[in-house]
Amino acid sequence: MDITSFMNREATPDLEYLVDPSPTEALRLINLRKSTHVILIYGDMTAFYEGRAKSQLEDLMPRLVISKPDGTFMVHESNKEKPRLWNPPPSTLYASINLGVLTLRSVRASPREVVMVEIPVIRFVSAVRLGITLNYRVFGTEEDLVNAIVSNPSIVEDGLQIIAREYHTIVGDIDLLGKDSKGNLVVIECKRSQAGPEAVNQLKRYVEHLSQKESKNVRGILVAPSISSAAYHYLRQYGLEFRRVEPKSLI
Amino acid sequence: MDITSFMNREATPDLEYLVDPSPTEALRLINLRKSTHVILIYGDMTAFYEGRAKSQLEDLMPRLVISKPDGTFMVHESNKEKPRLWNPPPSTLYASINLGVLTLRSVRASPREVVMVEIPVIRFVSAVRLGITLNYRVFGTEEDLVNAIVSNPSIVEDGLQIIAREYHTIVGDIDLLGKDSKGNLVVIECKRSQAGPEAVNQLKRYVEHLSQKESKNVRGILVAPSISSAAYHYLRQYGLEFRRVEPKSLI
DNA sequence: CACTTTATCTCGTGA
DNA sequence: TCACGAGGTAAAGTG
Repeated sequence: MDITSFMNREATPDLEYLVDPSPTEALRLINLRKSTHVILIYGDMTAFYEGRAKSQLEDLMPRLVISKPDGTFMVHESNKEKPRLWNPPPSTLYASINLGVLTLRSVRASPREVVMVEIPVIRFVSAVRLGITLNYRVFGTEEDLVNAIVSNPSIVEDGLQIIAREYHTIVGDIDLLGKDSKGNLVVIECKRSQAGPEAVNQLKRYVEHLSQKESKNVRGILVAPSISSAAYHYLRQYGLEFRRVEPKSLI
Repeated sequence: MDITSFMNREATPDLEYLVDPSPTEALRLINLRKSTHVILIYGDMTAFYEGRAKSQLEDLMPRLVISKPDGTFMVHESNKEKPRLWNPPPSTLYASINLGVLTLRSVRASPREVVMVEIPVIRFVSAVRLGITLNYRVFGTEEDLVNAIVSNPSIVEDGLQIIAREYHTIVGDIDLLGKDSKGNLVVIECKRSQAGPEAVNQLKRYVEHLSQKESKNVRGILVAPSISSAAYHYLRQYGLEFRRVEPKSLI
């Protein structure tokens, strides 16, 4: 086996790796770098999870472990975007050697959850330093849609005036509250992608609450790029309205 | 740079890697193995996504690319469980060299989405063969809870009879439909973790729909390990009921 | 395909 | 900390 790193005395290296290391060598690199680097481990392993639910990967099989300095811990297999087992951040990684086998224990405090991995065959271990993008931004979110309507309410309807945004009620927060040209209160619920029954239900809940509280008629408008046909029936049954808006057209 | 693999003529190797490769060398390994192996790429890169939404990682920074044979494509940073950018399977990976820079393009067909990554500094590339667990099972899911109630309805209430499971309605699918000892229809909605207002709303929707359709009184019971106080108020306000059940106690 | 719901959802935000 | 809702949700199941 061959240890390779690009060390100078000044700085910790960005990249270190071990090929077919002994458990001891692997353990040393993991413990040395787990709090600053992303650790990658490739080998034959079994794994086990217990916490909010419970699951077991008892077949010894080549898998990939990824540990991040924030406590993210993942066991990936050959398919799927999601790891097969994981602990979300913040969790704590404990590495040890049990009966000669490299053993990883990721512990999440609350809720208490544990992922345990045993790696009898270690093919590869690496520690790499990764960056974090600041001011990360996604365009075309629901918030962008709400903003666009605030700055131009006629997207929804001519004569509409926006009264409030994120209007808090006992039954939830209303995306936008407005008044139409005839003076009716209008509840607006926005969705960035196709609306389903839950979205209609949400709108209905707000409208019912407000019309009861204000004891007058309240309109409800669902704003989304599309709506499922069942949801549309449901919406019309309760006298609610749908307004088609593409969030991407507003970017 | 140093190419290392454990090749014999018989079989493709489970592990290959390149340290500080040229773009050409990296490209070769990627194209050779992308359909069978998980590809790991560590280097300084920028990335870009456009599809359902849009986002850009324009700062050149060390990141980790993971590509799986099923088309999963992820760009990971130093924190978070979720990749910063990704394409879910099935997507297609195209690798090329543009103006001397290794460029990856992951394309998802429907909805049309593209992730593009440019890697001017390639520190490390690896291809590893991973397994897939068959008969994978999680214990303590909502389905387990529903099953437990089907085989022993008294968990919810003495004298309860289960009539149907996954009962389809226009407003959605009802987890369990039952009849109580007095002959009333009972809608049961199960949650494996704490119930919030949305769960109550869901139950209310089913109960309203059924009581309208059957034109008689219908009870609604929310079964969950706990319920938020706001949700409980809301539940009681509509005459619905809550039954505390720990899904883990049923494993 | 489209539709619906679950999830060890994760993640951000605001009380 | 907890509660709540969005998410490029992903993944699974059904018609």
